[in-house]
Amino acid sequence: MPTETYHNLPEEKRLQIEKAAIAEFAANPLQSASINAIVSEAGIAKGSFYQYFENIDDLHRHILSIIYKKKIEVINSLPLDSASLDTFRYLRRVSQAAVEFQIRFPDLASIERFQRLNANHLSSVDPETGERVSGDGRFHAFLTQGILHDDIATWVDVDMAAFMLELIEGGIAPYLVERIGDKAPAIASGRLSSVYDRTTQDLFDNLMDILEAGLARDPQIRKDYYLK
Amino acid sequence: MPTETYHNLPEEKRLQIEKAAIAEFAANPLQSASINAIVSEAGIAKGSFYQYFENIDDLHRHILSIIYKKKIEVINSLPLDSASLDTFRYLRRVSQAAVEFQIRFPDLASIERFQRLNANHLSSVDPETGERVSGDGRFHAFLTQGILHDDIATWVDVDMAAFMLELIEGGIAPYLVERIGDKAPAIASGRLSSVYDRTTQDLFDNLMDILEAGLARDPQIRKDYYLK
DNA sequence: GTACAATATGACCGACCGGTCACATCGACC
DNA sequence: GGTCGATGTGACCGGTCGGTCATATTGTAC
Repeated sequence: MPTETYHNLPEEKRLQIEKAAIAEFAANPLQSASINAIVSEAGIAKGSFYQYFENIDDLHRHILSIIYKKKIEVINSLPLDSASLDTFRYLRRVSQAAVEFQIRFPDLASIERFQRLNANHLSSVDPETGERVSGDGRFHAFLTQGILHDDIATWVDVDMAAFMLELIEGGIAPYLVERIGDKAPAIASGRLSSVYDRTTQDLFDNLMDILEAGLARDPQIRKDYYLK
Repeated sequence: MPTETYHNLPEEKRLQIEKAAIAEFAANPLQSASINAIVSEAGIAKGSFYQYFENIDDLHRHILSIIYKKKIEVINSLPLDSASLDTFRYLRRVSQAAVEFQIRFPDLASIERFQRLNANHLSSVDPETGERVSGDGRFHAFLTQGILHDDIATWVDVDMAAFMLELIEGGIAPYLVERIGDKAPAIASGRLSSVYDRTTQDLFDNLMDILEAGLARDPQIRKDYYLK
């Protein structure tokens, strides 16, 4: 973790360093990111770098923690349509956050993607229950709840479905941004939230309908019942 | 592309070089892969490398083409259950191939994953029809066919669904391998095909049921119709 | 054998890498 | 002013990098 010295730095200088680091990590995977490039871009001496961070991994972890906080911010900035979200509302919310995040902070999203590739632990096994839990366990927990609440079909393999949803959450954002096209700048500038863009919501509806129809216990939710 | 000199090389030496390159590219993203490491591992002089390849990108492209061929081989090695595959049989087949590929050639699969990260063209627009086509267009074409054949619900956004399926196809294999656990070695050694492993097929069934229920036009395919 | 082209080699080049450290500068207190 | 710890600095180190090239070796045709 960053040294005390780093935390004492004037905010402006800290932001300068973080900005340079983010640019470097977004353009290069960690293994080929360059300290020299970062210090040069940030306008600090290399010796200073080593007064702030142990090495480049230290800085990288610091940036990841910033990304994590920013993402929480974005999630919380989305309007909350109900106090307790049902399974699919939750999925829509996190996917929506991923899109908003991708548009507002494309560099951070890029770093996240690099990181996801390096994460070698796809799932872990709960030492108490012996149950396999994919990723960070959010989707796993929500699907389990969904089954208890009769939202999700009982035959669904919860952990595999959780892994699938994480795949979708992690990968769909760049695609949707491409589909949104020229509306992205308005969202990036903060003048528009993706929540209020029609095209985005239509695509979300479509995606959620597919997933909901696939996972839901009650197939009544389908749009068309084989009507010709 | 590799030089004439390279193609004239005795097969044994070519395989040695390709083996070394595959190991390097599987362990490092292209940007941080090392020519020195490859020539050292392959047991050839660096000067020789430059008689065979223009640079490391040239070699990387060559390896990618090998991966592509190997993958086709694996796909064709799977038993063909019907002459013309319906949409979901096709999806199962390519996903199954991805798992078989992951187990038999984990290094090649790793290189593919690195490559997917670098591919910046998520979708292209067909210059004739103006239609957006995701990835290599296989899923897009199959879903389009699926709608024509009444397999797929008409309201499905074909291209987004195609992108989603590609996400799943590209990401599910490592997860399933982890789930299969100690059966992987038997498959890797060629003594068993994932096609004939019960656990694998159960997971595939589950995944296909989810996707089929999500995309299919006829919800009759569902396992349980809200029966308690 | 000779001749000649194709191929193989590794020392060498300049550039960049992560990391160090002696020294310069700053800022707070007396 | 002087003192002293905290902070800033960039030349320098040993290594590795991609890439070159003069030279050595091999294969082939005569």
